[in-house]
Amino acid sequence: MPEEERYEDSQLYKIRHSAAHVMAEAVLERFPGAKTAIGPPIEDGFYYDFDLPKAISAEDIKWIEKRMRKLLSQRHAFTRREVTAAEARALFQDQPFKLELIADLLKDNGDGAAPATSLTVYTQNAFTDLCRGPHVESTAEINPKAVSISLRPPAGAYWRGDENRAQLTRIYGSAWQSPQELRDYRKRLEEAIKRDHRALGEKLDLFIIDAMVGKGLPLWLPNGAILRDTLERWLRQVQLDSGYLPVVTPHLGNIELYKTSGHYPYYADSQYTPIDVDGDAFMLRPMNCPHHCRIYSSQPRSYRDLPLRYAEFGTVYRYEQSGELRGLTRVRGFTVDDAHLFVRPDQLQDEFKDVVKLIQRVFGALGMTDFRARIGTRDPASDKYVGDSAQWEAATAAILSACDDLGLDYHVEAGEAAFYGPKLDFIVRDVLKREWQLGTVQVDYNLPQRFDLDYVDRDNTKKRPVMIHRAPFGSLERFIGILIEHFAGAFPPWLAPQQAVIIPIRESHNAYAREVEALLKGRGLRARADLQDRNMRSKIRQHRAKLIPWLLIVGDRDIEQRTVSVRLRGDKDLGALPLADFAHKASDIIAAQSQEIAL
RNA sequence: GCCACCAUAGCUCAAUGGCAGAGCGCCUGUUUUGUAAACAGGGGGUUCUGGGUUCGAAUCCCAGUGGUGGCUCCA
Repeated sequence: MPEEERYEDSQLYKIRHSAAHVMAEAVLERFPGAKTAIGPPIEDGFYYDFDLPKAISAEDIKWIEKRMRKLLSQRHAFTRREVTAAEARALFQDQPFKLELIADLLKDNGDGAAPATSLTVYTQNAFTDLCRGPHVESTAEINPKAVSISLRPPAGAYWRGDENRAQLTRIYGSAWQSPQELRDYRKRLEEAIKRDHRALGEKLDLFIIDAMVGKGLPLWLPNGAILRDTLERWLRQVQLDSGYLPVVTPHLGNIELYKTSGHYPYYADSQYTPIDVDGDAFMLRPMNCPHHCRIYSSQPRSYRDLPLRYAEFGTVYRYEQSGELRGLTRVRGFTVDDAHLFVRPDQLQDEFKDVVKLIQRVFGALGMTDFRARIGTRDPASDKYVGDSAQWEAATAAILSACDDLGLDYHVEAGEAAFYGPKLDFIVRDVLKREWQLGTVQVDYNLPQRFDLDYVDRDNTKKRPVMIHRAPFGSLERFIGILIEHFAGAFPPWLAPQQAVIIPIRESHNAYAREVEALLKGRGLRARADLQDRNMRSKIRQHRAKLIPWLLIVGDRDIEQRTVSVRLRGDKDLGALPLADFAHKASDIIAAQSQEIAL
């Protein structure tokens, strides 16, 4: 089997990269004196960052897009040229960002790659850009009708991603090989927007975010609370069965707790101002681990007591920049399905593996197979970490070997560790392809030391336990946000806030509808008879829109034969089913947490 | 936090300096329906908030608040 072509080598990549240059040419025509930064291809398209002399308007975008199409249709050749450093500096003397890039390319930046000895520039028509390439031979290879620059509004972006540096205007574009592909992409975007958990949250009455309560502080409506509560109860039971012990701790803590833990300095940017309580400073907790450490140290521990696994759905509060808040996926108060495992060093490997298996089980049960596993290790060049190197190495080795043993498909990223230890994260993408970290497992030698945790070992000496921090969902808020999009709001029955709605055909069928409701409720189903005074067809329409898995229509025939006429979410009409059969089969589907709704 | 854009009825939206509207939802009445919207009537507005320009502002300007897209940081 031939190896899959890398995106960087593909024709599409060249098209997008070249389209970015053509867009830059059009932008410079519209905004003479604009400074160009960088313009790479990205997934589905490209962008280019500019420092513009004035704000860009919708009219400007239209003009640029039109001009760009024109330029593309003029079959301009892309010509590559090697230049010396001096030539490059002369060529881009009015372009400060390019000059900075040139300077960087010429110096040894310590990444092992040799500094460049010569630079390449590409020219098409009247535009020349410092660029490694590759590009198309000519704009004739780009179909002007397969290019669009108005799919995303222009955005602010910092030069080199540094908020202390120049704020640039980023213009996004999308480019494909054929107009049909562009149409398909537009279609996919539209579909994705419909699945957005914020839109579905409103449509299905799951949650609201209320300005008076505060940004980033979601309020769970009954439907959302049922969903959340169902997930919590399930995971709580799984954890009890796996040897976890429940604990409950308060949302506030004396600041000494966080000074001891080390969170106070390291989390300064994301903590709220301390609250004065009788002269002592208290903090809304950004983390649950310090509280759990104090539970551990509340009594002497023997090596026989370990591992101790303290679990709590612990709500934490973190200050997030207002521009970063987003629906349920980025909030200021959230509940972590947290647990802290206090283990002996000889237990670390097995405990870590069990945690990973638990997370795999959680994701698997929900059909969430599309995630990437990332092992975040320390960036040796950074000083943002605590603990000594030997501990970091031990922890990293433990994670790597556990993941290897499990055959987990992971990749390692330096610099992605927590400040106290390396970690394994499960990362998924939302409908708009943004990545979010969900489940996480972290190995920590540091907190046990800071809280002076110990146990008496077999040889009657005091030893230091190792901690594992872990959260399969990560946070209930974010996880459910992603889950809503994963199912597009069509939850499997065990999670559906409302599982069955009984719709009487005429008012004279209300009594039977109530009877069916009572019977199903007795079986533990979330069922409701809709006795409103309106016609059956409009009720079907309404409940269909709410994505109820089972609609049960009842009329004379059903009363006579003690059946319900089942209509599945989607469009399938199963016809009449004996009531007892329905109750039995539906209960089975719910108990099995099946994602099928067909009976 | 920063840059850009946006904010009209519960929801989706219309009204381009001159009487603030429609559809759906809601309420009332009529209708009693076998699988995606019965009919009629009614209620519903500080056009996000505050200031300014103007004879006159939903509309133009300024500030604030909230939202959207993006940047940096993170579950």
